[in-house]
Amino acid sequence: MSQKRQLRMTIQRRTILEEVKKVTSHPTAYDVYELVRKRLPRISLGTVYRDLELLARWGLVRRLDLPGGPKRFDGDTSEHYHIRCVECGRVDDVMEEARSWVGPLPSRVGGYRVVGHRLELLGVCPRCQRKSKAKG
Amino acid sequence: MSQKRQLRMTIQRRTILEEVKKVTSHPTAYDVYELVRKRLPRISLGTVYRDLELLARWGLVRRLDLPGGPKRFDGDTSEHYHIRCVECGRVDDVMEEARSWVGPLPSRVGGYRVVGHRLELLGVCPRCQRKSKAKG
DNA sequence: CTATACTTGATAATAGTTATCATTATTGAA
DNA sequence: TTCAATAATGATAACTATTATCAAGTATAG
Repeated sequence: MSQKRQLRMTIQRRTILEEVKKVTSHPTAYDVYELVRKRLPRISLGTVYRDLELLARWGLVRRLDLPGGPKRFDGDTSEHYHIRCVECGRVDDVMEEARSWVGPLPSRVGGYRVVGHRLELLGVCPRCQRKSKAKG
Repeated sequence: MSQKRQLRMTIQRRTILEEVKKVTSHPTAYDVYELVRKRLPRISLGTVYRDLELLARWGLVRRLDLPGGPKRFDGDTSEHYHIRCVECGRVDDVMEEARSWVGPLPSRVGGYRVVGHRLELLGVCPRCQRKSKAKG
């Protein structure tokens, strides 16, 4: 009856996925565009946005919707927190066993049904620490 | 020696501040613009952006830089968490004693010097709960 | 093959925000 | 109280990140 919408793993999508998985730098859509363009010079930025969104929907990449900056993408889809450098915007994974940092949350808060939480650490990355130490 | 830059609390700034303090709805810059315009019809949107930024810098309002949406402003500058409706984007204060939900964080994580954290709860607001119940 | 559905690249459009700049307003010194 | 210096405003342009549109290209099933 209803023909299921058949989505395709095209060269573009495969390449985007590979490039995102290859790096640990949480690239923005534009970063990904630049990486992929080395292999597919004719790809368009719109395609990268469109396909990253799809890949995230399929659960193949994770979309990091951090405040104050463009969206970033993460090839590591396992649950983990992130830390962001307040000086340069760089984002890194928190490797520590961090689950315990947030205690159990109530299932209802002020009339809301709680469905999740976001914890983001803010810090100064090693590079920026050196930079500000150098400057005095 | 260095003449201190003298900043002024103009009618525009005072009015913006008053309107933000008056509501609890965490308005966006545009929301504030619409509120203030009722009292100062000739104010420009650019001024609202500019002055909200300044007021935030002076610590008179709080800027909420939530992911996935425009910045919002909060006249309540005391430390508190927020909960955001995943369906309609509405933001409310978490009134509960929430400090305990996040345990003590390490001062260093993966080379970073940790300077803070952001916790945002995600939920479904009362209105959207009713809406989805009505729809079945 | 060929009809259909899906995808792409190019490009326009949009949202949110910041920058520019001539004009206006405020301040403080003379 | 005038005058020069400084700061703020309103209008608008520019910009960044993103989404939408659409004709043309490509895969897939029959």
